[in-house]
Amino acid sequence: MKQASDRSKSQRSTGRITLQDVARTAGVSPSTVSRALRGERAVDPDLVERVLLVSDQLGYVPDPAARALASQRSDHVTILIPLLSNTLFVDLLEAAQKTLRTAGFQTLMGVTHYNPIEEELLLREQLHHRPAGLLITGLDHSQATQKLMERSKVPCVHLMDLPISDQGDVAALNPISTSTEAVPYCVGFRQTDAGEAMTKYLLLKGKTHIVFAAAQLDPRVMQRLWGWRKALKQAGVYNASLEWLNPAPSSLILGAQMFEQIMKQSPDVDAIFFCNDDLAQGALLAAMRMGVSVPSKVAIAGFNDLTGSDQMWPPLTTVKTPRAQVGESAAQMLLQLIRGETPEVPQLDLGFEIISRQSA
Amino acid sequence: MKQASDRSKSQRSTGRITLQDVARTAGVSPSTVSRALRGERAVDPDLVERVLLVSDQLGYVPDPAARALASQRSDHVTILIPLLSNTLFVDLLEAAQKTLRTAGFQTLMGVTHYNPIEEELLLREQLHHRPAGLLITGLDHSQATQKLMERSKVPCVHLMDLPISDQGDVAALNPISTSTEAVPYCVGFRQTDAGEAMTKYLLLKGKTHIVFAAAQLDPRVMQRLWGWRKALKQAGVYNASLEWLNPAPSSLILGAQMFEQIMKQSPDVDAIFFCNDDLAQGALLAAMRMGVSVPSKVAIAGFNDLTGSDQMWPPLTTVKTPRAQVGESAAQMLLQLIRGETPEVPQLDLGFEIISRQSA
DNA sequence: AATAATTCGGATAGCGCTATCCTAACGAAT
DNA sequence: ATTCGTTAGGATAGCGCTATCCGAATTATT
Repeated sequence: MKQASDRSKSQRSTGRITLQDVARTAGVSPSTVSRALRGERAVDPDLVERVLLVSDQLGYVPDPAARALASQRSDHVTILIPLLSNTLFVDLLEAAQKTLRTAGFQTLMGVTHYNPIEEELLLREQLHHRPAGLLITGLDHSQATQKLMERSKVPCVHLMDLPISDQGDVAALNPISTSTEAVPYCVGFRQTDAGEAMTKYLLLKGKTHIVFAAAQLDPRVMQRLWGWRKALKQAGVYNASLEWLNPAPSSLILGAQMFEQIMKQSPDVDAIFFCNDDLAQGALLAAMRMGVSVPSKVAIAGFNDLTGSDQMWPPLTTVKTPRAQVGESAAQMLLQLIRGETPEVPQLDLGFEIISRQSA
Repeated sequence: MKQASDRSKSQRSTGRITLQDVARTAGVSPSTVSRALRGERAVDPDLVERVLLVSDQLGYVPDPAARALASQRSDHVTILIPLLSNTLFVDLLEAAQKTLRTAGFQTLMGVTHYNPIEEELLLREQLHHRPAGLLITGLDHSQATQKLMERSKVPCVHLMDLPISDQGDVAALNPISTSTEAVPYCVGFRQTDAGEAMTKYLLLKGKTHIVFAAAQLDPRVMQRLWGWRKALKQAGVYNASLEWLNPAPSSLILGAQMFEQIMKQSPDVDAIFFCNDDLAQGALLAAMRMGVSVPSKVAIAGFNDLTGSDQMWPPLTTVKTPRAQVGESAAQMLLQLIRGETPEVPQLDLGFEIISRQSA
């Protein structure tokens, strides 16, 4: 009799070991187990220890679904990146995921393909899952996307970009309208400054006909373009025909093609600054095939310091960007926001570094 | 009065629009809404339409957590891959994710770093979330991992590998003990055959001193090694000193280093078959720096046909592997298993292709 | 000493959905 | 006409947890 009723009470239809089971065998209430396991409120240390011991013995594992339903929040963090074919974003993803996993969060990845519609769709889908937080690439989002983010109240950190700081010449060049609402949290570096710095480096090397060759033309690429323009104008050698902008996705092949075209149409060019290393690598390989000597005939510079850039011949001069650190720091900042804390630095600038190699 | 009671009934503390709300305004029971929305059982088409209309008007979105709790299954699929730094796995991931998303599933990624302990840990973590399915790279897993998979009863498809087919010489060489239990579901190609095919291709080109240069040494690399051995032995030119095996992770730099060492220690080698394209690419770049002419002095072949292999100079001869198709087909097979169907081909061989370029 | 304030454990009502059981209605079969 | 099976909708009990409210015990305050 007694046994039967005991069994019926302890035996869930699913056979899962529940918090109730732990509570019963530990001789405490479910509330206490819940609190002990989560470190919530104050619980007698002895009780905590007992609960921990029992739940370990029983092999208890909290059910995320039940927890999410009861608490109205999940242990999911969504990360939205443009592409998986650019190792830049893979590095970002991996670093963020590692940090988040350590903190007990699940990372859900969405790939937007630089498409605002896809971005909005992915965000909408993800918000239905009530993510605990959101990591999103860039500061440029459609009105609808921004509204979704704001209304959802989900903590959000933007990656790889920072709001324009000075309202001067650069802002005038900037057609992007960042949210006029609250200052967004973001971790990245000043793309414009990086573009400017590399251009100045090339100018310092005595180059005067410096092409800016870009693909994809996403907002961060455009910022590098403005930096390049700024440096050239300052040096008095700006010329609109030096801009080679191609909206196609960045790739080795495209870099090779662009290099060929540039050399054909503008033989007097003495340096090419590619907006991404894969383009620059493609150009280096094309130069080799074509017998164009780098850097004596034309210098080549890239951006991001991707895998292989140091292995090229000649090794590629480029801008090293802190993508892994961006992923980690952004995740860390997001964790703070999730915990309800306020990050001391809402806009974290991790800087960049000019890597001087033989190609320029 | 009536209003007040109505409001209290319709107003959940969370403010969320629930299935109940839809049921009430559509004038049907919650059961009917649930069934109509999921296409479960037979429901009057008119009612289905009404429910769909109402839920659309109210902007109803099912709560995944509640659904998971009630139904004891989630819309998560876990995919476990060794690395994110090898584009091979990124391609796999992207293809699988795309297919799964289309079917309404969330993809959760885990990176094992080729570490059985990490793999087991990740699997354990993921199983707590009651995933609807599991995609896992390779057929080689620790005892504990296999037990976990079996006991969890979660549908599982293995990627990039197939069980050894013939019990002859290859099986004798094979130290891996694949599960003796039920035949696993898997999508991939015969790594051994691919290794053999490329070796035979090199033999056909008149090469006699063919090195097999490998890194990482994961099970699939080892299978390629067996294929290479088989071909060389058959041709009577096998020599253990032609095996260059390095357990370090595969990379461009390592490929360059291995190439230098091989050329220094064995100047009579006339071909090198690298187990992965990144090694081969690194070797090509090293050859260029060293002034070693490829393929006249030494032929170079790779594996996987990764990005850039066609852009190298000389372009890299390699084995093209159907990784995107593997990802997609595996996801499709998993979806079948999740639906309770039985795939007609439990082991799907998607083949491979020798890509003949100038490097060999 | 009496009262107020605080601390910490327990009881319990949901969170939003699905699965199960039940019932009414209808047609087919005897 | 009676019985039986079948179909399609409704009622409701959980799924496993957290949040909230309560109350007893302890400590602080006057």
